[in-house]
Amino acid sequence: MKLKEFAREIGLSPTTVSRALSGYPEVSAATRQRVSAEAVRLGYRPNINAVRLATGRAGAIGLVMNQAGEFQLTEFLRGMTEQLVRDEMDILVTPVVEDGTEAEVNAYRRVAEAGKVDAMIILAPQPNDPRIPLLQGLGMPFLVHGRSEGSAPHAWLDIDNEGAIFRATSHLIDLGHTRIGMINGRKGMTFSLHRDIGYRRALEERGLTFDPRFVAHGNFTDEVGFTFARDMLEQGLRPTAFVAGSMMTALGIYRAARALDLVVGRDMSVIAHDDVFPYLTADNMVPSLSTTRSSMRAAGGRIATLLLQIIAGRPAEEIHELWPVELILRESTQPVPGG
Amino acid sequence: MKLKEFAREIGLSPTTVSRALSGYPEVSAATRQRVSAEAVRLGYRPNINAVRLATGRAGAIGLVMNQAGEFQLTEFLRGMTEQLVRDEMDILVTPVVEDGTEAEVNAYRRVAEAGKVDAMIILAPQPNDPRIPLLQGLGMPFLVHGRSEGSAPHAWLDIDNEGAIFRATSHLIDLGHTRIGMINGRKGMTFSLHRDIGYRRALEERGLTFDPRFVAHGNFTDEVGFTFARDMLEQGLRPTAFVAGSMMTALGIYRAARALDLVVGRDMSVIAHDDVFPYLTADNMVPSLSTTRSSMRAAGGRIATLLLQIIAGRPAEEIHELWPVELILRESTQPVPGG
DNA sequence: TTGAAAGCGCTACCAG
DNA sequence: CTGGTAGCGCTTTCAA
Repeated sequence: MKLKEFAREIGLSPTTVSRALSGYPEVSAATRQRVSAEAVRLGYRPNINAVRLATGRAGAIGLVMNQAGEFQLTEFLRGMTEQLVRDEMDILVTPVVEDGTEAEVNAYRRVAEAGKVDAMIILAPQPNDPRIPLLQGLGMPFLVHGRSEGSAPHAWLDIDNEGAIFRATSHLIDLGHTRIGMINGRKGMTFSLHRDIGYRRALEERGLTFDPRFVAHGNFTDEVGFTFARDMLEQGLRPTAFVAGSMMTALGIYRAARALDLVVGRDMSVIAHDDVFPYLTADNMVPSLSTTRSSMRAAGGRIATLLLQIIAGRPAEEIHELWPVELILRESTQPVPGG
Repeated sequence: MKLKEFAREIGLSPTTVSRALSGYPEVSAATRQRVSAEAVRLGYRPNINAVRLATGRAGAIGLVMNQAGEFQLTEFLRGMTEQLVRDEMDILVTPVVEDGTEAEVNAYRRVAEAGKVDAMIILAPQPNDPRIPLLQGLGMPFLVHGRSEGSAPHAWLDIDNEGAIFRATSHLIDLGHTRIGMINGRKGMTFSLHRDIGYRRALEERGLTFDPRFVAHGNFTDEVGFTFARDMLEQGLRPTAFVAGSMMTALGIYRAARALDLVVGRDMSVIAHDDVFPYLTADNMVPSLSTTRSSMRAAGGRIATLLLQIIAGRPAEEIHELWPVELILRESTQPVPGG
């Protein structure tokens, strides 16, 4: 059913119907009520593409999925969609086809230039991230999940990675640990940098020396956690504790411990960052895993809301949200053995 | 830049430009070449919403995300987007807001009626799945990932769950196991039913009696794996082997074994279904995990391709793909202790 | 408060 | 092989 048809059916003009359905103030409440009811009864729904053409709005937010296909994405998407569904906003997922920064930038460019979206979200930013000037140049609104030092002012939402890892590391030091392994995320990413800073600051404040052999970078996979943890644990003076970048990393570290007949929570401690998943919970691990915790789903939801505000005209430069991170102590962090 | 403007700029009619860019045969090769080159040079791109309105195509495939937000979704999406990006097809993700079958059906209805998509994909079907008559009634093309017994003919792509679990179970029986725990997916889902059938058929063919205490159903989470495995292992005559519905389930089972001081690969065996993830690999588990393996990413890609064909006019009823599942034996399946 | 009609930018029919 | 032009279904002036 089309607008014209529907309008004729209920004895009104297309204009009035359109206004009633879009909630314009100049339509009388009675008319609005009646139109809404009739629309439901007769099953009338505006054609979304016609609306979009007429209004010039795309009605969607763009999300570019990188090659890695990281496991946190489902939770993030879930949070976004929950917010966006009310506003008839879609989320449009595009892949980066080849690997590398350039391919990624091109993917953003394609989406932005095709006019398929009203705003985009930049994931996993780096300092001076090239996607920021790109979208600013194209006049495409966006929000950065994370931060990008050295870039022009822009909207961002980030969690306090530095603070979280600072507290996690300090906690381990409080327990007497002095050799603390750090298995961080991909090198170059802002969140990895911030976590490294938090880690080093904790060491420095307590007079511990930084040992580069105890720091590693890589994807958030159990393999990375396993390999680096094992390598570090096989060194002469091995770490007695680990800070892990993700739940998957922690899984790998637990595995490395078992492979070397070490017991987590007795022979060594582990604390990891947890984005909160329905299918893998820190509480259930054995021993239960101490974590720095922050919900990906919540972040996705809030980002969607902010993006809607930016589209509606809120100045993007004023949007900076830094979310605190919970520190949840469980069984996996214990005093250093014999300490 | 708009079509009219661009056409004037290069001295052609909008008609010819449109045809050249869409690859219509009646345009001379020379003209086509020139138009494409000029479009790049001048940065002309058709407005996607105008194209969609004019053609009546939505240019997107709909995917409804259920409440659970299952972890396999990222891989599936990745596979889909990789295929769709070439054809300028988007994928539109919508959430189910509340829980329950009805809410889910309503989500499908909303997407289909709004005309936002050219086709939809039905995930996690059940027998007589209500989404199938719904979409058929609305004339919305779709493809089922999985199968739905009792429904009218429709397009589907499934993996051979029954065969996979039959072989997995038979393998365990070959190793001498007679008490085999089965921690399956959510009750009522077709894939769970098929796996149950494969499991029971293997037992029957080898003259083993089916014991309902050894079978459990639940979400694909480590918690479900842990809880059910522990419960079964604490029974008097406990299972000596497990068939697990997912990698997360297997994680939970491994954990349950450790909690009870049992060693997987010695005191008990485990085999799980693996959808193949970059971040958690069966090879890396300790002991390495035997699996029935089938790539979610590949399935997503193939489904996208098939959906494109259906949209292009291929009769949906003829599309039935049953994918074989690999059986990969690793260290976690061993002869029954003392067998 | 309601309505008529001119677009929104493109495609595709009908001519040439 | 190329071009003129009438829609696609809605929104939004402008007028009443």
